[in-house]
Amino acid sequence: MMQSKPAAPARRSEATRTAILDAARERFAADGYERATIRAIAKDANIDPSMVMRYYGNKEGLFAAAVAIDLRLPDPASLPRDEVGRGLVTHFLGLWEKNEVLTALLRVGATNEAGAERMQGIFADQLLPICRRVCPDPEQAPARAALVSSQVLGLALTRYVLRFPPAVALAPEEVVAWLGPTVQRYLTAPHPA
Amino acid sequence: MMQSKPAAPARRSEATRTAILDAARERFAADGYERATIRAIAKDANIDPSMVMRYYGNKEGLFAAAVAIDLRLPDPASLPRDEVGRGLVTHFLGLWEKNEVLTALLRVGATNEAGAERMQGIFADQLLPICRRVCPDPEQAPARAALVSSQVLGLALTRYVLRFPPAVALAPEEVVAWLGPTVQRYLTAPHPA
DNA sequence: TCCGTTGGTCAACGCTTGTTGGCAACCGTA
DNA sequence: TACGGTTGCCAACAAGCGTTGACCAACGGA
Repeated sequence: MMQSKPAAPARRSEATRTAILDAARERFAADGYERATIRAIAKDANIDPSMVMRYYGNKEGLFAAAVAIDLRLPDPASLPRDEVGRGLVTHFLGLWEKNEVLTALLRVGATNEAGAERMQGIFADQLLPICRRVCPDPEQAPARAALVSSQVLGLALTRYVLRFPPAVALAPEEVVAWLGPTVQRYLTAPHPA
Repeated sequence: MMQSKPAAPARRSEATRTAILDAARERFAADGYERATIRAIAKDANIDPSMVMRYYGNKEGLFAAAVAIDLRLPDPASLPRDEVGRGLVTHFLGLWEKNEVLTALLRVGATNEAGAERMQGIFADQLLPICRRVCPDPEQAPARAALVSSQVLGLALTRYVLRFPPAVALAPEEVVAWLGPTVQRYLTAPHPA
């Protein structure tokens, strides 16, 4: 018999499935795609490697399931127009500190084509619309969204992936104070050409 | 007999050695550390994998030799103080477009501890001194250098590694026009706290 | 001409990887 | 109690990896 809701049979194995996903996120974030082996992930989750295959098909499927994420970016209309930059930086910083999904995504995106496309999709689907509503000229929205990404992802890269000591040492408020105006300028300042 | 100059015996194998390094840079830049296999690099260079081992010891040695680089950053004293930002961005953009060494370094640094440390060293040794000479308060130099790195590496990440289409589409002059003032502010603007 | 050094190939090693199929234990239901 | 589906472990596979050592060909000074 078919369920009305397609994806919630409330299986007995739910605990194992989420244990696998948690371990996978941790390993992908720490090691990247290739070095995060299914065997290591399975050991972290205290199950047999073959279980990973049964529940997620193959390694790519596991990765896709582990990094499914909704950025939940704030509605720009809910902020004064000259505070959108600071608001976005604050929100991103919170996302990055909360869990390891974005670190995993960034680390894998740097070496794995599928990971890069996933990252591309997330920013195109979730950041670009915000830029469209906030930028002076909608035609410039993609370029401005790319600039915002470059600064936000650049900070994440130096702070959470490469771990440059002075980037790690920055207090969150400092990050917001420095990057907020930058992002604000990329969003709303007139084109500098 | 010892040579007076320790590192230039002008060997007959010089052509092979540089062919290996060129192939290695290309593969590391395209695939990252793990997927850039010695076998693939050797095939690109039209030699046997064992030659790579003989000339560079092991894979780590090959990587170290392939990404040895001097950024040759311009002397900040040679520019008007309010043009240092634009000057640095222009220089970095040139470095990145010229060859694949920095792309290789960035891609590997994202998944490989040794690569990350190498990158850390390069920026600490080559960018930090510049900041020290240009920042208002030398004590803030590390933090400001980290901010500059975050923006410069962030652009490289989105443009050359993740290849976000709008980041790839930006003309070099546009990149300088947008990022120059940002870097300038990170270097010389008063602390925003 | 001989012979040591150098440049290069070949075949194999031990190991790890993703992935598969078989089999035992458990569960809820009839 | 019997049974079909779920959950899990185990052993193994083929392929690919970094790395090694034996071996051959060409060079160059004596």
